[in-house]
Amino acid sequence: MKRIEEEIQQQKFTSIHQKVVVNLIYTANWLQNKQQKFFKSFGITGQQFNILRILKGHFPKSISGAEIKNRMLDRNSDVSRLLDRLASKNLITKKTCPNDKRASDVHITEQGIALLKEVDKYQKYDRILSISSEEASILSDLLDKSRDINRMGDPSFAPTSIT
Amino acid sequence: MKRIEEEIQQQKFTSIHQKVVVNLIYTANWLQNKQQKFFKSFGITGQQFNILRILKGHFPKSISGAEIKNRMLDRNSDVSRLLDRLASKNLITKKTCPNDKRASDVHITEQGIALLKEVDKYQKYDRILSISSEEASILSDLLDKSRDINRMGDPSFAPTSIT
DNA sequence: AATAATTACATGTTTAAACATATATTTTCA
DNA sequence: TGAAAATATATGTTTAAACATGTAATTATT
Repeated sequence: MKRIEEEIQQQKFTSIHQKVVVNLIYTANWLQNKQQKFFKSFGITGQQFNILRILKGHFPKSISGAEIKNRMLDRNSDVSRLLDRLASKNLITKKTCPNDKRASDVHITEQGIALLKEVDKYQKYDRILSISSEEASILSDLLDKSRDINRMGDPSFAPTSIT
Repeated sequence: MKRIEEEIQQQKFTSIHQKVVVNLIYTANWLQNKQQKFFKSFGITGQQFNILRILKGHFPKSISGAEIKNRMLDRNSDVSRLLDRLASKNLITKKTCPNDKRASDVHITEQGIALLKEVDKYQKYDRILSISSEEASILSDLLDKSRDINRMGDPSFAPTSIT
């Protein structure tokens, strides 16, 4: 097994906390680079897949761009233009919401559904990470805990002013 | 505590493995967005900080661009132009390696060292994630295991052809 | 030694991320 | 009600990521 020390050729860290931050970012990049290559063979990006999966979860209902943004893995996403790209590939449709003319009703197309089915056929999500179900469960819990800003006392990395 | 289900407003996953992949990417994005805001106040990006830290680890020796790339958290980085940007900020110097004229000797400047010191002053790396040392250690080990392609039998998400 | 293969890096180009700002609509509430 | 605040999305612009290709130097091969 290639531990993080070996992967980035750095033997010492100033603390285990620093090490796990490095490991988390490294591992996520590793994973996303793999996903990216995989999704590319279907003509989409990871972000686009993320949106399609969200839309499929609501199918046959449509949801707004803002709702999509709230469910995305990267909250900084430029949803507006991501939707444009998906629409130009005919994977989604977008029309103004009649009840709220600011918003748009976004809907996955048959073609979009078909693409997701195709992706699922080749991708066994269950096998991406080499860990058991028990380990996956512990890992997921630890990630949840890691983000819990109220769990430990006053993390100084938090936004400068907490009101 | 806001679990991943709550963060992305998705209550069910097809498997714990899918859930942990989502959680890993979400958490890494969350972390990187925080770091990005922090580093921005010093006029650098996370990638640029990563390079500076690598160079500091070798100070006062210089290392090549290829060696930097091997140590970066994102292996897809465009090291060549990242170094250009750092050089134009006078945080590093770059000159052709006399022993191997293809390569370059990259060196952190006093200004670069000073910037890292300044960053360290404000950033308590130990406090970014809200977990104890014991939890951090378990988390890091699980991340290492997750990447270990040889650990579990034949992950179908591996590169299409394994030779 | 001559040729082929590899390595280190640079660069051109397309696409997307990052950030700020604009616009239209809806909500709030004085 | 009517002005101010908030919301949903679009868009302009700058910067960086992604990908392919190019070039010079080095190493390997026969």
